[in-house]
Amino acid sequence: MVKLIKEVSAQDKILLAAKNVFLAKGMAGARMQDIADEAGINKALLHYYFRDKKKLFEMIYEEAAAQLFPKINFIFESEAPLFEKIEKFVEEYITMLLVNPFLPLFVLNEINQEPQYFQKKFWGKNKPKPEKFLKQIEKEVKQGTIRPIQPVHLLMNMISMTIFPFIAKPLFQINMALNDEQFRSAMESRKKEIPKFIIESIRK
Amino acid sequence: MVKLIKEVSAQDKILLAAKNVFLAKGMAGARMQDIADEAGINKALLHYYFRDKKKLFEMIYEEAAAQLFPKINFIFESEAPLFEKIEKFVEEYITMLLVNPFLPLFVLNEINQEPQYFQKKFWGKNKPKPEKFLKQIEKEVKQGTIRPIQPVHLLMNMISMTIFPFIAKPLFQINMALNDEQFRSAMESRKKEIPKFIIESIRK
DNA sequence: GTCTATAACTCGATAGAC
DNA sequence: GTCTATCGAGTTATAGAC
Repeated sequence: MVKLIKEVSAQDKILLAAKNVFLAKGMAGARMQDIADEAGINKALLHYYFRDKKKLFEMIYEEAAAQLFPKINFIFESEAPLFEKIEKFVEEYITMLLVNPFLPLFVLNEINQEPQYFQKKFWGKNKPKPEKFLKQIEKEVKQGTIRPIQPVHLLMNMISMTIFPFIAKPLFQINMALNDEQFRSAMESRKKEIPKFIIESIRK
Repeated sequence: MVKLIKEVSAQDKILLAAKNVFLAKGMAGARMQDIADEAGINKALLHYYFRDKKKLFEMIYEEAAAQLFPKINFIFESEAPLFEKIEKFVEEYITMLLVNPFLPLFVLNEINQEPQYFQKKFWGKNKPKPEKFLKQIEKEVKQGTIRPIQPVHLLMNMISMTIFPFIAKPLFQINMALNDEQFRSAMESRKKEIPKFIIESIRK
């Protein structure tokens, strides 16, 4: 029989299922049975494609980290003016987090579990180098374009305001009585609100 | 023999050990054996004092949540002027987080695992009510004391900038090459930097 | 490649001596 | 109250049929 609709390979089904389960429950909380169920196959097949749980987990972990960090790098490396970089960073990050809301908590958790593993694995040639971005801030301060501020704090503030609401999503939702759509809409408006908040604070 | 130095009860040793292990590894990742080792006793004794793992975990979870939230409530309920509240919130929170750096990631993780449990357990009579604080912001906007800003964003920004760096501690440390002392010192200076950053942004 | 059955092991929990 | 020994449920991982 000719397949008109391309079928998803077992391997891809597993990877997708593993992503869902690991992101929701973490390495320790996830069960191979959960992943098999989610993928609609049996446990044995998981081991056929990926030798053991650790290996499967690492595929997902690396994919997640790869999704989270290169965008930062791009901002760090670009030659754009400061305010433009800030706007772009916040905009792109929130767009991505709206699609992958569990990514930050998952990755930060696993970094906290094994900082050395993370450092070895992801801090090779592709490591984000914030120096350039920090120097740019320093330069603007010296030129008097923005008020005096320690570059590190500005960077932390920008990243914190962008990512944290997704980590604390259920807390904010319960606390402020927001349903999913209201939360999504609030994050959407933060794409403009955060850069504005920052720029109002630092520009002269 | 008269005990001149008061000995720590087994129960207290267990609670302290359980706190360390659960905060570091979460409910799913923690092992009763780890807790027993950390406390310097054996597993059986854990079950003697606390029937099962879940019960022991809940003691720690409740203690952690109780440490994290009442401070927020205090700020929400107080009658102080807006800027003063912001300064106080940031200052007190960072002081507490420097002593308990793992608290936020632990609590946010478990909230994400079981939002309903959290809601039932901690959203009873003592639930933080941000309405008053949000109304206060709204009022200041109307009076023209601060620039127009949606109260929810201001609240999210303040909380995010205060808490997130502790959640992302290893990430920031690796990325910016900060040792523990340098990180502590950076957080210490954020007690002033964050309120300044906010106030510069919103005051007219 | 995919499945069923089961081995091998981890871990929470209990029994029972002291 | 505290310990050693062990049970039994739940999980990862493998064997082997198809």
